[in-house]
Amino acid sequence: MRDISDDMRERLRAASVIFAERGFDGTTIEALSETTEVPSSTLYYYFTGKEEILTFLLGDWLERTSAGVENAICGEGSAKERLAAVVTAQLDAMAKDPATCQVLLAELGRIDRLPHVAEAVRAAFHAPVAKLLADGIAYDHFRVVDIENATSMLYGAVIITGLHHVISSHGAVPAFDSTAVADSVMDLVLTGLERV
Amino acid sequence: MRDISDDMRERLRAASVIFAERGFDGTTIEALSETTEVPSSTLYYYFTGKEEILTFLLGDWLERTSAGVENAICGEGSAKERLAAVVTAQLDAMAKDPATCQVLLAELGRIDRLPHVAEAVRAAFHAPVAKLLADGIAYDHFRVVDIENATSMLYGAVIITGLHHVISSHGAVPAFDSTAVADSVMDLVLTGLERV
DNA sequence: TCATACTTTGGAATGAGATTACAACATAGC
DNA sequence: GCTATGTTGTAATCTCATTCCAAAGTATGA
Repeated sequence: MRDISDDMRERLRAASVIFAERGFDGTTIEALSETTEVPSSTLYYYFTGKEEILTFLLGDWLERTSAGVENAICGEGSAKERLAAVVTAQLDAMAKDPATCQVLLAELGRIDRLPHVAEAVRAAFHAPVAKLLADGIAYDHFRVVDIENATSMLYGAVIITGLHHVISSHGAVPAFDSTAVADSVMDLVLTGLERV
Repeated sequence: MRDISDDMRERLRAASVIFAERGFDGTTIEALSETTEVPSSTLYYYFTGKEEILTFLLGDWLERTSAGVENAICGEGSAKERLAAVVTAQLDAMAKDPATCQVLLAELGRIDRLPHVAEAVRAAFHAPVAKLLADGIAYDHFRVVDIENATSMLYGAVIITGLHHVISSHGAVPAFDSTAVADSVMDLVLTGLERV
């Protein structure tokens, strides 16, 4: 993949919407070319193929997401407060770029086969949660739970809830109120369903 | 789609494994034909195409899953106990047929475009959870939470945790101990992270 | 200003694979 | 045996993705 100019990066954003609407293999290079107003020969000049375009879009989004999450994880506050900040940052990234995050989740299987993207997902979604759970347990703010399972659960809860709101929003941007959803998620995660 | 004999149904199961390994569009009809030992012309006699084969496999699995879940939801016990039974049934279905459930989650985007499958997923995974949450709140066994979000969260927690174990198990059947994972999931969902 | 290197783009060629068409053969039930 | 239905091989089509190539454009430094 060659260096992508800012102009090109800008035009390519529209490609996420097409991928989200039609799925990866329902999307032809021709459709991407028309939507982005970049001729298909030019697309092939920059990218080795359709999959690399997808990789670029997801990588770009995940990089921005990671930046927000890093920021949240490094902040002040208890593990609990930082976990809330991380979840908010993740949901905020989803709300702000619903098309790309929808593609990411629609193509989970393919992503497993794209090591660069898989690693970026881990860095933006898994790792921060695992770290904060471990911190919270170590400092006695959280109960002792199975970190492996709890990490998967929290990851799943966040992305599926975000996806639900993305799909319900029919393309609005931002797709939902990330703070409100994050509050709802953290409420259940911290306190649980059961009455005390 | 024509009626599928039991013999054919049996052979087709192997197709899930190929779909899981290679993804939907990485899988050629030829590969399915070799794996299932059903000639490709015969596959086209029964199905309109590759996507209908996928629909059949997922529908078959979801039907079995729904049966188990229905059973759990109708049983004795409080909303809490029945919720645990539902989660166990869902995870058990995943553990017993890891390939099919992996395909389901790998192709989430495509499934959105297959109304029959989307509806079956709702029936097997969403609806039972939503109902039990509502019941539990109505009978004062659960705190009052936003049911829409809580349903998505629990659904996400279950499928992503199940998927994690499926992938970690590298094809073993059953892929994991569904009761143990369900206990872990229910512990967090009921009690939350926070120390009391 | 020119030469060189890189960028952009159109259009034709190639090739893989999905799907269809069709014909031959098998088999079950009547 | 007769007919409808199931089974399968082969050839023909069609839709893309991808590759090739050549003609312009453009920036840049000598």
